[in-house]
Amino acid sequence: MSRRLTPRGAERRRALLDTAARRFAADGYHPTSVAAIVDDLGVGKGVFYWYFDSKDDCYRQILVDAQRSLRAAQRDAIADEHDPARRIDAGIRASMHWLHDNRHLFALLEQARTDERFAPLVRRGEQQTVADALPHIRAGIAAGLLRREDPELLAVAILGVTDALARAVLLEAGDGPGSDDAAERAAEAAVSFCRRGLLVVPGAGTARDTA
Amino acid sequence: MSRRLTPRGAERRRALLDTAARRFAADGYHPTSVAAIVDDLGVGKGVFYWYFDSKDDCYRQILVDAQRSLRAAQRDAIADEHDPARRIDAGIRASMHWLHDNRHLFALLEQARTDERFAPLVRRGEQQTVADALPHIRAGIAAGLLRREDPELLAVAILGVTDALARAVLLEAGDGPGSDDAAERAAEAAVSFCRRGLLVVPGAGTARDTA
Amino acid sequence: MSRRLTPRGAERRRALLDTAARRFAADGYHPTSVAAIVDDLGVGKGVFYWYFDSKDDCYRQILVDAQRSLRAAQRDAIADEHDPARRIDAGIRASMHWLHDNRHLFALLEQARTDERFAPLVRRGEQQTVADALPHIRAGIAAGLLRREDPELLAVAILGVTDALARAVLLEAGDGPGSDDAAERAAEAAVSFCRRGLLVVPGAGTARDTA
Amino acid sequence: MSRRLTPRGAERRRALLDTAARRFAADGYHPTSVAAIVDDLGVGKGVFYWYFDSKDDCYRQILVDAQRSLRAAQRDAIADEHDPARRIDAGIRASMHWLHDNRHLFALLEQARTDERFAPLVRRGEQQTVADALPHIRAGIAAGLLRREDPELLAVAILGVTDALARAVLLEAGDGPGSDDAAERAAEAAVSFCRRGLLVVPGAGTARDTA
DNA sequence: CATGAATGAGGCTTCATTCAT
DNA sequence: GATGAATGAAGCCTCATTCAT
Repeated sequence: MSRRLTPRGAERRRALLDTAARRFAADGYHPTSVAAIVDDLGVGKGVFYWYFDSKDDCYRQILVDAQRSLRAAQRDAIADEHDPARRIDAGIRASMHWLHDNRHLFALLEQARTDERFAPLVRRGEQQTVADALPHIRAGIAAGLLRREDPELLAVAILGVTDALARAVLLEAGDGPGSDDAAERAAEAAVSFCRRGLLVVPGAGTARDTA
Repeated sequence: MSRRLTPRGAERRRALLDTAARRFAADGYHPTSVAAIVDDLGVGKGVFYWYFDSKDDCYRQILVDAQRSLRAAQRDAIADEHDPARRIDAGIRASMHWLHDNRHLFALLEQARTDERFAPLVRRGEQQTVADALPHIRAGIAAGLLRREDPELLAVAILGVTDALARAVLLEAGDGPGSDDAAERAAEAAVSFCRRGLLVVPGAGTARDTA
Repeated sequence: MSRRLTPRGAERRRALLDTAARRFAADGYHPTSVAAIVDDLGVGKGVFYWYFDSKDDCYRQILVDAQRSLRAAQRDAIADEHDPARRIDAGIRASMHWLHDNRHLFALLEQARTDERFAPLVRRGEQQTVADALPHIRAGIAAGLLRREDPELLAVAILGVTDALARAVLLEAGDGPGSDDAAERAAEAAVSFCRRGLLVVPGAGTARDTA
Repeated sequence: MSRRLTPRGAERRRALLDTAARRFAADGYHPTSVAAIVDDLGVGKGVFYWYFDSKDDCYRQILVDAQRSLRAAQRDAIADEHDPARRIDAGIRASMHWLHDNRHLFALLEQARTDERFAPLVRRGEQQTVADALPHIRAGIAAGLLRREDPELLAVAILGVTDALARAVLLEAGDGPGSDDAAERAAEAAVSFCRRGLLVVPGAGTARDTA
């Protein structure tokens, strides 16, 4: 598409993307009909196809926008940190808060990752995130702060911890009050686990942190 | 259903489940038509509805069977270990190998978890796994081997690391030769990360492990 | 498609082709909806797609069948003639009668020829007819019976006369009684025009014909 | 419509008719969307509906204009001829050249003739052409120059030959260089066939012509 | 037990036409 | 005069499910 849009048009498009994202997140790609989306918005069916080439196209736009937004949040979060380990901590916390604030997009991304059709797109975004983290991990290793392991696998593991805790705490717990606290708890658990793992290290005490 | 089946019938049912599982894993629930499944097997459509109440029912059977199988593999793996930390290691390694040997079921589970319809079923299985791990984690903490954190969150984090590395190494890498090695590497990375996390712990040297 | 069909299935398919052909001929390809075709036959919409891949596929089958039938009629008609000129006459007469007996298919072919989508298919059939006629025209020229002109252009001209008269007499006149006579008259006019053209040939008298 | 148009408006209208005619000719009536036409011209959709009542109306205007133009070409061509047979020759040649110069309109007319919706309009034009030719044919017969046959059928046959050869040579051959020659050859073949038909007339030699 | 034919609701998409700006 | 956004009917096609044979 990439039609030239008037301000009113741009607003319409945004509203469509948002409505669609929520529906897709709640019901999945296939069970969400274009009719349902436009009905939610109270507009005619043609509107949808004025702004998007297809249902598939709309879904992809949402994914791309979501990933751009998440990455921006991560970038902003680590801008002020210079210590490699703290940068990673900040990235984890920022991710967790973004996932909390945009729970429906989180669900959407998880969903899209398991769909052959959209997996490449999501994968691209994740590889980007991994790539963003690599320099800091490498720097940490070089500085003797982080364990000498395959940096790529470390990055993947960090993402895995973050996602799993986000899923457990944010998606499966519902949206009741106190969910902000939950996000905070999930962030701290992720940071803690990623830093020190499971084991008590003899001689290391329980010093809050060393980085 | 749970019809009484002749031996030949039981075989048919198994073949259907297997064919369906592969199709579902490859294409997703909605894009896989019942027609495609029975065509793959070269039988009529009636057969499918003889053994299953519906497409939905078939999908659920696959999920339940897969989870039962994974859990059995985990149980077998830790049967011989008595040290809590080693039990966890063994569970991680067993999971990784099962996920490798049953890649299509792994994909299927990941997929089902993001589908509102089947998520409760998958969640039930995961909570079971978490519950299975809890006593060992609690024992480890009590014995002063594991860090004193919320055991449930620790369990979730372990699963997250395992899944993320499995996904990165098993699903996204393709099935070429040497994928066994890949599984092995993924298992070791998961174990290592879960034990010690990212940080170099001063005073702990690089001792292989302490557990 | 080319599905294996039971006798009942084959009959269904034939009924669909016939119903569709009449609708297509009357209303054109685009204005004829699949819904209209199946409604005419009183069956469900799915039936259509059980027998055909698409509306387009169905249309093509009709065209191919029609052309096969017309060509067979032409072949049968000239089988008994050995004189080249008489063979051409017989072909013209047979064509005219087929076009009369299958007026709806005639209309369909004329229509398809003007549709970029189907023109190649129709063209192929016409070129076949031209190719069928060429040997007889060449033989006639070699025997000194026919004028020495480009045989291909002669064949095209013959088809043109036949079609134009068929259209004028068969399609545009309606189907009232006496339309058999009309076909006969059209056939004679076509034969006569193709043999001798417009001009009175001095010295040739008005001898009925010479071939 | 028949709105009073400013000069600029008249130009716009002409441009629309021309763009539309080419699109309609290339793709057919139904597959050509109003959107495609106005996009080709780089104007908004409103423009189209300012100049035409509907897509149908636009198509008809094109047909009427085309037929008016063809008829004018024929009229001009025979204005200088007084011999009936030569008049017919001239008409055939003029038609062939017009069809060549306006190939897209030729295709359009052929197409419209097979569409129930527009056939009456096209038929009206053809009957006009037949009517135009009739007096000359009658005069030729009366003068003993043309064979004594139903003049109307003769006229139809002449049109049929012209159209068939035009189609074979102009439309199906593509627009490469040398297509002017092709038109010339087609015209000569049509004239020749219409004059003398297929048969060698004994005693008539191969005299270039007799009319 | 098995098959293949049938059903019909429902999904995605197109498009002629209208109209506020 | 012109534009682009909007409408909604209508079209093609898919597919889970049923059932006569």
